[in-house]
Amino acid sequence: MPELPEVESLRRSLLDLVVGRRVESIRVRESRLREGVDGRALRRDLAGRRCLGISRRAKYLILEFEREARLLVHLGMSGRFFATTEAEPLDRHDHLIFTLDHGGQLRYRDPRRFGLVRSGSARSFARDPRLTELGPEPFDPVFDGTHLAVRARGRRGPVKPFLMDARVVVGVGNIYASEALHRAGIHPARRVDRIAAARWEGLARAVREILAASIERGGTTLADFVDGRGRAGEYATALGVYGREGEPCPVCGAAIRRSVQAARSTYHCPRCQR
DNA sequence: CGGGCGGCCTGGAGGC
DNA sequence: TGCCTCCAGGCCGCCC
Repeated sequence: MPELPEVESLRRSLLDLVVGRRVESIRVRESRLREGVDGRALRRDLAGRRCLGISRRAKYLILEFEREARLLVHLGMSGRFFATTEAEPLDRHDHLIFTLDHGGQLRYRDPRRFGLVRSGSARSFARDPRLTELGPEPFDPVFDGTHLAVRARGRRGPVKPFLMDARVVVGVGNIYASEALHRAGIHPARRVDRIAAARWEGLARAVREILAASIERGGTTLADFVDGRGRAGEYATALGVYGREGEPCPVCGAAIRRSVQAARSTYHCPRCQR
């Protein structure tokens, strides 16, 4: 579900709700996520500590606590991480409940359990390959056309999976890969070794513009995504091609096509993207 | 090493 | 109403 714009929207929405609050207790109702949740470690690392800030790396949310404690949260496909109160009835997929001071709660809800929640120290996170073996953030100045061209060297596969490779650039998932390629006018199946050098800059710019536009609208909600206040994102109505098979391209009017690449749905305009 | 694919899970949608 | 199949925004590991 969540790509960079959704996680960033979640991060921003949680700032007012969580920063400055103290974790009083942690309840693990279901530990079987993508990897097992270690409730004892969560309590050891976080109980009694105040949240000082929230950052994001790729599609990971990182809550920062007193004494260099960290909480890593990944939403997988169907995860939600939201603030509420104990008055809110428990959902069967409310797997983790963080009770905050003043009686509030943070809940992690995830029907498909593809997500990840774990705690650790800032030091351990600095050594975690999940966080260190990642390409640049799309809004980092090092992410530009030259970066894409360099990373494409020696590769021959189609550009869409290339764009979704977190070692190339982080945060671009299945929706925004289709959207960025549409904006850049590049066919998703085009091999990276057949993309003219001059076009990489436009693709880097398209990635940044698409992601920024989505963040501005609070991300894309197709089914599950909500922010920390339970609010859906509004970018779905602005999507140009994703999920719009047969509909007219917003640029030229040609019928949008759906195909399958690396077992994922891909959408493109046959006229704008060659 | 790159890239394709299945698997991890549940639930919603659509066909019959 | 029910049963079946297909599909889903991520990621990992296996395979060639």
